[in-house]
Amino acid sequence: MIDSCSEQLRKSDLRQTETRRVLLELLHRASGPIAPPEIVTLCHQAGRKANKTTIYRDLAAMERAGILRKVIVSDRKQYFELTERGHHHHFVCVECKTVQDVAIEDSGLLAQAKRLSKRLRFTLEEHTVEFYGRCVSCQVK
Amino acid sequence: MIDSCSEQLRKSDLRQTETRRVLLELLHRASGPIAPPEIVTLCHQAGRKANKTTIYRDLAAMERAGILRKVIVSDRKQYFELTERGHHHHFVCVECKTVQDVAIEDSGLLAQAKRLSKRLRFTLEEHTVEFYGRCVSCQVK
DNA sequence: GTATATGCAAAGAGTTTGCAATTCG
DNA sequence: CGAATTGCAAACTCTTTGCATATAC
Repeated sequence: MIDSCSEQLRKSDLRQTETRRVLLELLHRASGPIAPPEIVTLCHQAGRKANKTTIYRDLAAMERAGILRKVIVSDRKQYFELTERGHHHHFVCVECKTVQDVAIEDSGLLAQAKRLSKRLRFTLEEHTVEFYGRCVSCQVK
Repeated sequence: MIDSCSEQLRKSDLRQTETRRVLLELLHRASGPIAPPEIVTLCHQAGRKANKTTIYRDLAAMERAGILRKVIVSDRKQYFELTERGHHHHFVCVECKTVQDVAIEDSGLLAQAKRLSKRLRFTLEEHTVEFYGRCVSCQVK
């Protein structure tokens, strides 16, 4: 895990810093994309008291390097996840806003999208599917 | 059109104000959801120099009344559209950020979603599908 | 040693809130 | 008239930028 982190940074000509290692570890542990404010908290909790500016810059740098992907999941926030997790979709809790990865079969969807893109003269680059509801913990309340 | 606006406001116990009429008209004319900053501009261009606070509050009031729907289309902004436009999906230009309504058949998707929600113990309330690409005008550049 | 990374303060966007003044019904 | 609506200023959150200092390689 830590190994692959160092390797990813090295390959991208990014310097090995403690903050970046912590960020990558925490994203590895996550079961879905995480938004910067929470990433900052988690990083601090992990014992790395990096400045939020640094964290934003590190996330941006690793995104540019292709290590991270900025998933723009609804509700007006940006979220980050590891690029190495292939294409998938998300389940978002409308209450606590946590996002969970889910896998669905979407070839039918894509076929339709291709037809649409021709008709509307859009170039089709990517697509997202998001489900909204309440997660277990938020249903209790 | 204007008639239906007044009617919608009346039914919701919302007072008839010039600003609300202008907002509804402009949303009727739109081919996709619009974000508040643009709504403010369009409202002013339509000759109604309402304060942005008022516009935000009017949008929220009409959303509460069920006249509008807040669509949370990616890229960290909220967008508003008329509720009377039924369920549909969106095509988002990654360049200029405009959002266009599209219709796709998504029953297969929903069936999968229901299965997933049982397994993950999420309550399934809604879902979104978004396609990303470049619109005609942005392809030229 | 040098380019890269960092912290801090400050600036920006978008959005929300408090409060006094205004307007709709 | 009374309740709903408005404008303005100020606050708030998230994110970005400038600049001097520190650090990785």
